[in-house]
Amino acid sequence: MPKPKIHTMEELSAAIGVSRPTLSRYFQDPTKVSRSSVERIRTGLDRVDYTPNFFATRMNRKTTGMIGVIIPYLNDLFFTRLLESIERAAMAAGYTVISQCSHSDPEIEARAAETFLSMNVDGAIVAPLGNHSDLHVYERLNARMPFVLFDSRPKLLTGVDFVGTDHKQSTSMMVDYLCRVGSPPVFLAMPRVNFNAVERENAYIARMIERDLEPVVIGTEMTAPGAYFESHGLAVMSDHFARGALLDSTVLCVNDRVAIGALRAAAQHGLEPGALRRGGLRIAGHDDYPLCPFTSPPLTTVAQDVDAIGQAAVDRLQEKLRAENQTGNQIVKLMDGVMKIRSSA
Amino acid sequence: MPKPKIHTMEELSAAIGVSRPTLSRYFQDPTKVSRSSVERIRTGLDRVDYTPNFFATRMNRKTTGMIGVIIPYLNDLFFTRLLESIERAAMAAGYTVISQCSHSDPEIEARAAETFLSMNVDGAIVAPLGNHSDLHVYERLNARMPFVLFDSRPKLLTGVDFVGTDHKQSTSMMVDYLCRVGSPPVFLAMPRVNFNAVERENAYIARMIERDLEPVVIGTEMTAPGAYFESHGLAVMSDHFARGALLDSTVLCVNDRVAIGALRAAAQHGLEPGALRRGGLRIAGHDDYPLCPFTSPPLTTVAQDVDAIGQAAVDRLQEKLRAENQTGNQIVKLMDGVMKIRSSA
DNA sequence: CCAAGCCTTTTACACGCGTCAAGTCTAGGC
DNA sequence: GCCTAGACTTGACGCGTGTAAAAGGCTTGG
Repeated sequence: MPKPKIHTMEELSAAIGVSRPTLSRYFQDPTKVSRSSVERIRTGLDRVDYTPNFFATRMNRKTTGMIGVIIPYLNDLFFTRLLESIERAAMAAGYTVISQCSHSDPEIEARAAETFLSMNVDGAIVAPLGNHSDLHVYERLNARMPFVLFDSRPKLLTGVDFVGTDHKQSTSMMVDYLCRVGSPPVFLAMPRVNFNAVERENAYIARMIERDLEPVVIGTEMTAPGAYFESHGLAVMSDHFARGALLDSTVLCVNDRVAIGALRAAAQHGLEPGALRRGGLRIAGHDDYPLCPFTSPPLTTVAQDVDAIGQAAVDRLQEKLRAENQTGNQIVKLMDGVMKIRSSA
Repeated sequence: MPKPKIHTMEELSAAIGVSRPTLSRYFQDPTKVSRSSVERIRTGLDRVDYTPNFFATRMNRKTTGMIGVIIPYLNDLFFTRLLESIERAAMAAGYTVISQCSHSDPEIEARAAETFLSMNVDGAIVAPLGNHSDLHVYERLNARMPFVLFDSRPKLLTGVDFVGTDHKQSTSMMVDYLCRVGSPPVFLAMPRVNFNAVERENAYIARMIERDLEPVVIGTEMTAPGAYFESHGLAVMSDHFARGALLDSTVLCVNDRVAIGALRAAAQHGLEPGALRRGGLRIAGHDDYPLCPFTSPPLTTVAQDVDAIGQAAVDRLQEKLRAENQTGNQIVKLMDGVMKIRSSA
């Protein structure tokens, strides 16, 4: 009952009576082979068990049809959403995506990059680790293949394409909203190892100054080695609440995960963010983490356009693939955030 | 300044004056080459930019050093934690892992399996999709290479190795705990498309009967097409609470994501699960989703031993790789769950 | 100085398929 | 019936590396 296994195209050609080069052309593009041959090959393939060798097929082609993606964490729904959107866009464009996670480790990130190089992927899309990233790795990839950074970008890196969110816009929008509806926000930040976190912090400060308000930033110190974002938010806010500080303030968190920790701290201290319409404690986040609608209270935040970012990254890669030799200028594409007003602020 | 690029081993051997076969052996295992040659190759490699071709190196080896992993969702922290633990275990064992996500689509899952076959991966570890999975895909992989299912297993599939949690144990333990500390639990289930969900539901029913209690299962009907787990939990419990039902009951949820939805429903109705020590509404979950400590109130749940599962899956794969020809018996490895008592129940 | 032994190099073939050039076959038009 | 174009086949080479066999160089011991 099991179909006979065939290992090489040579055997296949003997088995179904079509020449090997014709088979080769068929597998690459069936339309390049005559109708009658297509039929014969189709029915032949139904009768046997053959899978073209992945390595042999890619070795001699100029294009491998693969793109490599690196994300820094796997335990963060925001990055997995980004990865998902990239995978969808790439799949739709006919690519095979090889995804790797750097697990917060520059060495693993570098290894993943080397893997991409040795596999001759057609292009790479990577989200940097943060301050610990080895910029040399990005430069190396950028020099060798179409390359796009997404999500965040190292300050010191120049000439590399980038797709992400306009944090100046998104953060300003949130600051404006919070000021309009209540007291000016304090900014609950993070240790400055994350580029986006710094960008948002700076955007907050700039916007506050523009509005003639005094920016207040808390939580930049490390609360615990390797602490999750949530525990950082929880630790910082618990600390303040316990001292009777910020009890009726507006807290803009650097991201939703930190905000979830802040919400927990509030609940622990019997506070209900957003309960009073225009006063009392309010907490807001950034990113629109998938769980935001289900927190207590649901978290007001600003959504990043994840799908647009993924699509744009893949689009840009294809653009560079087609242009190949032309030294196109660096392109930086920033998407606008969108307010998601729920009840926490 | 940039090092000269070298594309083939041939060029490399000419550039540093060592024969190509010696280089080949060096890259596979430096100890198989004499001290002096190692030195020469090392210093030579420092002066040039060479990366062995991934495809060419794998084509002729009996073993590719790669293992394939498939998970059904990327937007679920539980699966990403499992993937992470598998990646760590595999990396430690010297493998390159190729991970694919089936995005809830049997076709994508099948395509990923074909990719693994064409890449001659040394083994595959996959978490099934659920009722929609094409069992034929698993049988095909199982026949061709060391293969292990993890997380959940199709009822109808036999003879395939499995590593996961003992849901009978974990669910019974939770039922016992809930009964000991308060009223017997109702079970908030899911549409029966997920094997683990069904296993837990059955384990709940069995345990309740063993205790001479009447099992009550709710939420098996689909609440909305493609609804997230959280919205399912929210919809089902909101519905009950709005009717004044289950207001002071104990609710054991099929998993934490559903429980998070249930918590939200409770909050919407002004209910505070676990507030009364031995009475009133209580909500518990399953899995120990990473956010459980940060929900309001923190969710009582039973943790799966994610690290042990990942390690066991990789171990089993290596075992089968070594045994190769021996037709080892099927192995099913079930890990115990661990109670995580927080304040929601 | 010669023989034994390890390490290396040389030489050769293999892997599975892409690709090209030249030859063969078929169908269509005259 | 012949001619031409198109589709196919045959044959050959190449990709970058693994791998095995044979031959060469070096050290070591006598």
